[in-house]
Amino acid sequence: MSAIADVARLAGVAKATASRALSGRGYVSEETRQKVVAAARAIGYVASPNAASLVTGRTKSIGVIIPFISRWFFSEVLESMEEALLAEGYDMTLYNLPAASPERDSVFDYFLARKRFDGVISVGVALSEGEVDHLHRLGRPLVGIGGPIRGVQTIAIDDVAAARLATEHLLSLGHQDIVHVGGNQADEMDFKVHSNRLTGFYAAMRDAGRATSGCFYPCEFTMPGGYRVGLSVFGDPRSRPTAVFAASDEIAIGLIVAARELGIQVPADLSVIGIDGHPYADMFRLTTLEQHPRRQGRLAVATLLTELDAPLHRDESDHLTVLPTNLVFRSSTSPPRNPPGA
Amino acid sequence: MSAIADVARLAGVAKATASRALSGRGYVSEETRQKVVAAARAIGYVASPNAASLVTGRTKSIGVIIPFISRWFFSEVLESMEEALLAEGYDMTLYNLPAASPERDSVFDYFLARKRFDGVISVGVALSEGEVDHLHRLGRPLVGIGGPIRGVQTIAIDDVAAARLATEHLLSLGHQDIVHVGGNQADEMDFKVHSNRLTGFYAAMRDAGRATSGCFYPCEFTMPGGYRVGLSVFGDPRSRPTAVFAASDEIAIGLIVAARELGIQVPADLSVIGIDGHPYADMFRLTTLEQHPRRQGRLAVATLLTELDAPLHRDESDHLTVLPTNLVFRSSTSPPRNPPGA
DNA sequence: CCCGGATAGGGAACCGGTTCCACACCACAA
DNA sequence: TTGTGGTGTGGAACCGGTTCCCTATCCGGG
Repeated sequence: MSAIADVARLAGVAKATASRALSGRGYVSEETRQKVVAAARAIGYVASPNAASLVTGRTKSIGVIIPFISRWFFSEVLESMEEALLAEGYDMTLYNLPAASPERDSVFDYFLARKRFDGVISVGVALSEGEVDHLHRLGRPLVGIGGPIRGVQTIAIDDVAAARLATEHLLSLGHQDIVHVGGNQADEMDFKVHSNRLTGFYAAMRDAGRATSGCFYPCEFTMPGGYRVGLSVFGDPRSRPTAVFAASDEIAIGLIVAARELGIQVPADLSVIGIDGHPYADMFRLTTLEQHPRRQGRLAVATLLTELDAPLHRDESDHLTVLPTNLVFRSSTSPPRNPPGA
Repeated sequence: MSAIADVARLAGVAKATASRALSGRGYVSEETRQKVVAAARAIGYVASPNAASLVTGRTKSIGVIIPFISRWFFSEVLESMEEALLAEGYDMTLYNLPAASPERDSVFDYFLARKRFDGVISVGVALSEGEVDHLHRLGRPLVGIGGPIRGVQTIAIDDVAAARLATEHLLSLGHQDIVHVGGNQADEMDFKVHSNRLTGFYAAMRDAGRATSGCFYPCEFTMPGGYRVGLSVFGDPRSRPTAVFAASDEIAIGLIVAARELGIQVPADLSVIGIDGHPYADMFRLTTLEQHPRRQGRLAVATLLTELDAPLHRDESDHLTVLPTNLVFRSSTSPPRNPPGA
């Protein structure tokens, strides 16, 4: 294990000069630089990031806290963030924090404690006041996805607006009997996506003068979750709606699978719209609002790195960037079979 | 930012004593220990892992290289490894290395270079000889999932045997016309899973005295991939097999969805078996061989940590642990509608 | 009573870099 | 000729811990 002192000795210069030559900071003559670089290569020298960050305070590493790894949105965000960070020379240390994790405190107390990371990105975790304080005390840039978090730059889509748009799409097709199948806001406290999408649904319904009682079915946020709800809700022909707004594409696909099994034609008998832009949406011909998680991940990284270069003042840091969603119209939605007044 | 010197001063002891008191190493009287702990708490002292690892050589951090984050098997492995590592006080830094990544070299040259990690886990990445050497030169424990890797302890299932078992299940049900839909070994070089499963399939067929020509359909390793292959293969009634062994559950489910759309009854007209134990398998009533990725992840972590405590000799380190798979018999497989000789 | 070993704690070196500061040199302007 | 400022380099301090080594006390056994 060779150290920079070995490089310096071999090159016939002082440690300080070797350091400057290799890092590119400070004055070094071209001739000396080349000697040092050659010496470093000769003995296979690689700088110890630990030693460097001990004095510079920079670790070139960022911490990510996230409630799920294996769910679509989160894994996409993760993949895009890792890629963006790597390209900038940062690496990513991952903390998976489900809502009720026994390790949760230790992550905040120990792992995110001190000098480990140049910055932290929080993806869709609902942080307690104490946890937010804890992160702020690190004095490091902090960026959120799915916010807002107090005093933190956040990237998000407008869940209320997206849900409203999805609902309005169904309304504009002439549907009278619309229900929403979405997350149960009690469990899985990943922010307010669940309640926001429900809010958007109710708002659109109310604006259209529709009653909303009995129009919401809580559901696990997965394809099997949607499937189970679909079987039970569509099972009884009398209670069957003509259109469903699902809070996620996976739920929507579960609903479609259930409908098909029950012999219900989509979209003729039942329109289904989701939110996400899941890669499976196309094969189920699902109309959906795409939310581009990779774009969110990349923007989060860019925001964090920008703030690293030029720290913001306390008051400018509380900023929410809303990314657009876009409607992809496939054939899981259509006007109802018997339009009103026909 | 308080340092251990501040703690020592406040407690009225030397740095060395404070260090011993807080780390629990060496002799410290109970009384002194309490004083130091109290002082540390009073000023909110948290040790700098950087400084510690600079001298101990331990970073309490392990690196993971993985070709996908968002695919089921890999995200499950990741989630289980993160959990196991966190419980042992380690954190996990993630490098996503698709087969042809422009960053690939930089990960090996720079990020995995020196003193960053106490160990490395490689999940399903096919490493070049040079890369394996590179990792070995780190002189740190290295564990693989999906191996084998030269000179590395590896956790894996027996893909050949699993494929054989799946195929034999179909054979034992009396199917005459069996095909395999699996990964294209040319692309996505994540090891030999693709070719191993194909090998197992061919072996079982051969042992049963079956012809195998034209029995393999290459397929993207995803649900839409299976769906597309299903539409094209099942589309023509004359070429339609009575049973399919899919190399993954996602492919299998894609096939089932395609079959349903084409009006083909599963399992009456078509039996489908997969490999994985995917959470969606149940809702599609898919018969499958479960491979328990979380168990693989946990075992990889346990193996790595064991090796960290007691480094192995060069020759004992080349060990492959084969984890069992188990058949879960659901209703996507049954005897063919017209058994031979009926 | 003396000695060896366990317990307790202080001083200082050390891990491997970066950076501050001092100094030397040189060119060019005043 | 004497500043003045840009270059180039070395020495040494420093980041924040851990650990080696040394000294001191106490206790039990020979």
